[in-house]
Amino acid sequence: MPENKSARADRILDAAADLLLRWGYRRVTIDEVAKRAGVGKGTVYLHWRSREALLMAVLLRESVGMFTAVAEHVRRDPDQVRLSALMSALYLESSARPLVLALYTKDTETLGTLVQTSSGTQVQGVKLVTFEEYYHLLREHGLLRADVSNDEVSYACAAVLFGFFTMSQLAPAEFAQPREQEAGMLAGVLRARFEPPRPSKRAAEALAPKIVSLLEDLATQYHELIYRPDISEGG
Amino acid sequence: MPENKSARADRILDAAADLLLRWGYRRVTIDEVAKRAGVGKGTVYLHWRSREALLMAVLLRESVGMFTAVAEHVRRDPDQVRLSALMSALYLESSARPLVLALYTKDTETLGTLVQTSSGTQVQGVKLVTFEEYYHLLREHGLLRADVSNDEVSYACAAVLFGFFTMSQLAPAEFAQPREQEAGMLAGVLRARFEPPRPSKRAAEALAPKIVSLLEDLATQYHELIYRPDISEGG
DNA sequence: GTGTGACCAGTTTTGAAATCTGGTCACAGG
DNA sequence: CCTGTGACCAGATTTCAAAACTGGTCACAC
Repeated sequence: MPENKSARADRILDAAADLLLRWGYRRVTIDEVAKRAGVGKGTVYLHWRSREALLMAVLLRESVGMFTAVAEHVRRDPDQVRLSALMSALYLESSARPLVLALYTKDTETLGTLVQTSSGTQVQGVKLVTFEEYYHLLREHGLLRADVSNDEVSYACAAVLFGFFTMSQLAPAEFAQPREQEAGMLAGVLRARFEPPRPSKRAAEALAPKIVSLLEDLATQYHELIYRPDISEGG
Repeated sequence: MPENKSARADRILDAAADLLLRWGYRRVTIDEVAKRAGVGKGTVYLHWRSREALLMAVLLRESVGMFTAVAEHVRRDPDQVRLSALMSALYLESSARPLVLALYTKDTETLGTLVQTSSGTQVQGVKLVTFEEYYHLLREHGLLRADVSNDEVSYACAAVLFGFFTMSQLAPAEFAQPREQEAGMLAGVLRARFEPPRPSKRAAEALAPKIVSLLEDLATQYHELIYRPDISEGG
């Protein structure tokens, strides 16, 4: 055993991710994944309880990368913690990751029934809670308009984000825009509706570190689910 | 022939619409439509060139109803011509018409490949032109913010509208909102981003009749396509 | 202890026959 | 001569059983 277990897990995930993108959810077989990762089939099951858990882990790893990148943005420039900037970054970072994009556009060819499974909804739940916490903190720091409720931010913001994702995917060619421009439009909409007219730079600086931890916590939770999916066995 | 031809066409469309909603695109058969409409199968083909043309006509008739209703809103209250109000009305009227809703949410189970066909894209084209004209007139009357380009209105507005439609369809139950509230949120987003701070009431009153005609023209064009689909034969 | 692939049961794919359906048109009815 | 019809056809879809495949296990090799 000349190799690190975590490195092996990542090699398996690499193979699975590659197949998932190339062939779509249905065609990914454990045999093929194992072959490409250079391990025996049984070895895959030493890491994940089932095929579904493996593919879910692939998505989670992509998501970790995305959230880490967004956290990095905020760390570098605290002003990026504002709703419009953070969602814009989320949009761009997701767009650059095909599997995450598939997640947001409900691409069932690529993701199959993965998001509808119990572990899938569980993961969505974790993400949801994080977002609600983010909105809550934004408000506490005076970075949301007073005349818009948190429920409205939560719903309308999701709708807008969703709209931009689907639009970029299936808009006819004559409508296509550069990603950065789409992200800019998205930011414009969110800023105009949900941010106060003159957001306090100081408030953003105070909030930024909290959001960075929040995102890193989320990444950590995901990381746990990727490499220790069997943590709550024997239910 | 004791009956009006247009009435017969509508009876066939009624039957087809019913089946389309009940059974979805794939299961609608011309035989069944004819039987329910109380006519022979061949008679259906006296009205429409093909199955696809018939089903397209069903959608067009629904759309005509929707646009007519929106036009009526604007006629009753000229202030409803503003982007946020008109889109909000469009949202509500579409939501009340399952087939139109299916159109906006790309419900392929119900619509099949209908929107992707040549006549489908042609119809979309007509609608698109009408919307562009609407944006153009809004700007001419000073009812759009000067700092947002028409291209941005066109793209971002579509994205936002799209987002609210998809959100209402597939949001998890705990997110569900009353339609009117969703429409209100939609209006709030569009107003904040695209409308000038204090839109002129007088401008709206001047514009309203033009938009009413624009919508009625669109309805007329659709009407033509519904009952005379073979107008451009022998290509 | 760690890793493997032969093995099993249940699912999916295959392919050819049977059925169905969009579209036509010769003819009935007036 | 005109309108409306349903039997008919070719091609598409469904059916169903046999064959092939695949997720997951575990006895065994190292």
